[in-house]
Amino acid sequence: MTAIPKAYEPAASESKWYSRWLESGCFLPGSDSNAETYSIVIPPPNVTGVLTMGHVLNNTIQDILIRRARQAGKRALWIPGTDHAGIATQTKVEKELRQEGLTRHDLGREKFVEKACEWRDTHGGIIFEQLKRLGASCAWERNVHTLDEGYKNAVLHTFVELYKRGYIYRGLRMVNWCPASLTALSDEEVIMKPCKSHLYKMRYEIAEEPGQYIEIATTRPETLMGDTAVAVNPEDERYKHLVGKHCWRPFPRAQIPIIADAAVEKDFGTGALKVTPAHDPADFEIGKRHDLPTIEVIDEHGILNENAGEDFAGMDRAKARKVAAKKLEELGLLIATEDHDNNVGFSERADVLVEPRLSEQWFLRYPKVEESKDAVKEAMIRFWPKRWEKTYLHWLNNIQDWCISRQLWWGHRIPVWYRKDADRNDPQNIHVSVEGPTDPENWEQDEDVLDTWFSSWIWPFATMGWPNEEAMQTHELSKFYPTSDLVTGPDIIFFWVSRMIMAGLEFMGPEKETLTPEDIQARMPFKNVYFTGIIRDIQGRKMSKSLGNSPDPLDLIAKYGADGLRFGIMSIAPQGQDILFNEDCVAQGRNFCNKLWNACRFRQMSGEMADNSSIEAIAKRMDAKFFDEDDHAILGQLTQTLDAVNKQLNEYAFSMATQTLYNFFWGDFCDWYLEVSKTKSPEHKATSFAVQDLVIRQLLLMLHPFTPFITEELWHLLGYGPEDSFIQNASPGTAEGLSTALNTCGITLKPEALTTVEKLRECVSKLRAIKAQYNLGAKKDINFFYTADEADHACISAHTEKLKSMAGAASLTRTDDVKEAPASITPLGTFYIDLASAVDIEAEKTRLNKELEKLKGLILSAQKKLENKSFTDKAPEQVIAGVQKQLDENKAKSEEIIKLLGSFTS
RNA sequence: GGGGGAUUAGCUCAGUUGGUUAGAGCGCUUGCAUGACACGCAAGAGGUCGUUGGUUCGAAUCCAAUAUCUCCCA
Repeated sequence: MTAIPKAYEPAASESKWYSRWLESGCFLPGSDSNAETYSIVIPPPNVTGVLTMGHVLNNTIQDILIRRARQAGKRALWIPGTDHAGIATQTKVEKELRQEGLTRHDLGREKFVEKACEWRDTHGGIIFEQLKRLGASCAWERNVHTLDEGYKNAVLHTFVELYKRGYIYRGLRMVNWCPASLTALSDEEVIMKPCKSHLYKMRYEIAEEPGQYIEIATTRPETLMGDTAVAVNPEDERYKHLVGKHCWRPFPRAQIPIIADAAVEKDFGTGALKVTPAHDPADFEIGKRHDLPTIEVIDEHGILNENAGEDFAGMDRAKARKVAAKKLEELGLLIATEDHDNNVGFSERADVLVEPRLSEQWFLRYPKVEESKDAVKEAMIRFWPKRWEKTYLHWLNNIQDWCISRQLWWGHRIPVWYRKDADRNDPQNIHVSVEGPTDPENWEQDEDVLDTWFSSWIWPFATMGWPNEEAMQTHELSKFYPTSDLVTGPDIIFFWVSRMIMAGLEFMGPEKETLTPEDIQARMPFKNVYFTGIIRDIQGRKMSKSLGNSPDPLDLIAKYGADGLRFGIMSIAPQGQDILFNEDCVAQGRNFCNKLWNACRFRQMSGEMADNSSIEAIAKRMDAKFFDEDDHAILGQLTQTLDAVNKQLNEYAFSMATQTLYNFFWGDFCDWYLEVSKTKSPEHKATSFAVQDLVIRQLLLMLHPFTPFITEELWHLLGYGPEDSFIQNASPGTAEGLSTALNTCGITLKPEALTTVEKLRECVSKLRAIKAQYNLGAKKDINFFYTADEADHACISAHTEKLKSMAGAASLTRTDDVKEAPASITPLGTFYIDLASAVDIEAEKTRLNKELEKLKGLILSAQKKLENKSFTDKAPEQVIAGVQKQLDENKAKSEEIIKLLGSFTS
């Protein structure tokens, strides 16, 4: 046994234990095939990403769950991995190329992908090292990346299967186009932001009635060159006479028809809508219904092209808006420019205005939508907190086909080949397979890659080897799927959670049109989804690089230790509420660890360590006849804590569990039990040490999922486990289990001891308070007198040493009557300080009167309650008894005060 | 426009089916080197639980309005 240093030094301990854990392979699921399994798949971070506070929260929770499962003896598997983050990574690589004056096209596809791989391999994987610093106990040997060979095949297989099953199709559609990344985006990747824009009101001349005009309102005058109609609502009386006629589009000047379409809102603007089928989704639909021509005037970069006329060609869309408005004004066609608030789509990654653009893309009609709803509605998959179910169901109820193709080179290239120089609309000329055609020289592959989310929606089973039979065997998919818990943020409920559910239901069983509840149960990817809050700064802003308001978790670890960071963040993470992060909580976590360290250090310093190898070994060191109320109480509180923490963790109430542990350890164990144990007589010491050892043992076990490093360190320092075994191999167990173990060793806990201890504690607190009031706080030689009934007197006598030591008293003497002395009414009688002559009688009277007033209020409200017949008839007995007890106590106290006041003669 | 969430001490937040005197940490005030811990110990100040109604013997808690903030969807 080594002596414990004065302050806990996390750094050395953390690196030591992490490498020992890795060496031993203890993060891998054991081989006991009878054991229950438990599994989690990590939400794959971006391969080139670095650890954020969000990751800290999310992965600490996963680590708590997996470590707890391991302690419970389950075969626990936490699969780590990363995704390739198509747009983000490609953008970074292209940026690097630009510094060399190159574009990806200069390199060509093959070279570019090579370069991107290189870039990923040098910059990637940092996050794994960071997660290790945090203590994450992932099965690193099982690390998966979405572009790994096996995983890649799984992604392509998914595409091919869904294509065969009729869920995937290619079509010319209006999509969300990102002019910065030059790719289509899914609806989910578009962020709507409120913008201060303008509503331009302009007029087009009626061709058939020169001099007559139709007024049109638009927020986008820069697209008017692509207008191919003006539309009004068929019910709109104002315009009925114009439908079927034409008006003049001012530039390039051309006649366009005035049509009627129900999609036009009568009340918006002027009720007349300019129709630009190439640049607006709603207009596109109108165009299809009325067979309108489609004129593209904005190119893929957001620049106007030659169709817009020579005045506009080559101009950026933002500038074109101003120029178009000016031109309208010059032509006398602009009637008004009004301020207008609207919501405009921005691309999630590049944060630029998304341009609706007509293009050929691949779409997925989602499979198993109804079953996915049922899985959650029927609580086969449970959401924590439950309210996210609404968001999930709402999305599924309004689900739109998913645009899965991206115009990128970094990702999974779509496994579709077209016969060279042949009609692509003829199915004969399309080949879809994972391997590709056998005569590749006659085919050309689709240029696009798949959305990154298309690779991560199969994460729960593709990480376990699917669809390769052999790999599924070695990875034990049949044992670890469905996974147990998923921990993620609600911001990716659509991107990821719902899609994983659909993918699981579609693929984790034979192809089937509709599923039974049993099928759903067997196929669903996880049983519980815990949604974390979003970490914000103290002003409530999201943490972001650009704001610079996000602390680097590694700095925090260096400053406070990984355990401090983990405990701190868990203590402020309320269930499903956003978190305002403040470094103070990490300091508190660090302080907690240091307190734990010192409690153990104190135990080690106060007496020889003995056999701590098991609960029974420790219990055998206890002698029931040396048990006092404090021993009973602390062990009783320990059992309560065991059950409370188990219950809280079963309900994912992490911050509550930290609170429970904190209160028990700091409040009950350190502040009281350890302190009173200092006064124990020599023959009581051995038993008291055993009690301390037992409490510390169970505490370390309960704390281990939260603070793995320090608990492992102390576990070994105090000799709880053999050298070659880890704390993860022991379970904190339950209250019942502990009581039984104690019983068999001849210890039966007395629950009523807790009441006595509460009285003693309150009594001590009162004595300290009255000392402090008279500035005697630091003095230990105060003589107290007290009046008490026989029962209280007996209790005081039994605990005299304890009371004296804790309150800082030289003596406690029972007496009949004391006059003109400061007094305090405690649950064990009225205590007087003997300094009669020095007392400021007036001040003492004021103090007592103040207390009396407060008591009077309490007495009155209790009396009123008890006199109320409805209350006594209807309230539960316990509540009535409680009020009665409170009333009696307060009455006694107030009588005591009145007596004290009477004792002041002046 | 639709939906979710929040509103409790100076700050950040607990408060689990309504029930005994509404709690914690930080901060603040005062005192303290006490058989481990100043990353500590002790004592204390500080709250009309956003507002208004309602249900109830009883409301921070349930219901309805309302205000403010926030998120998501359209």
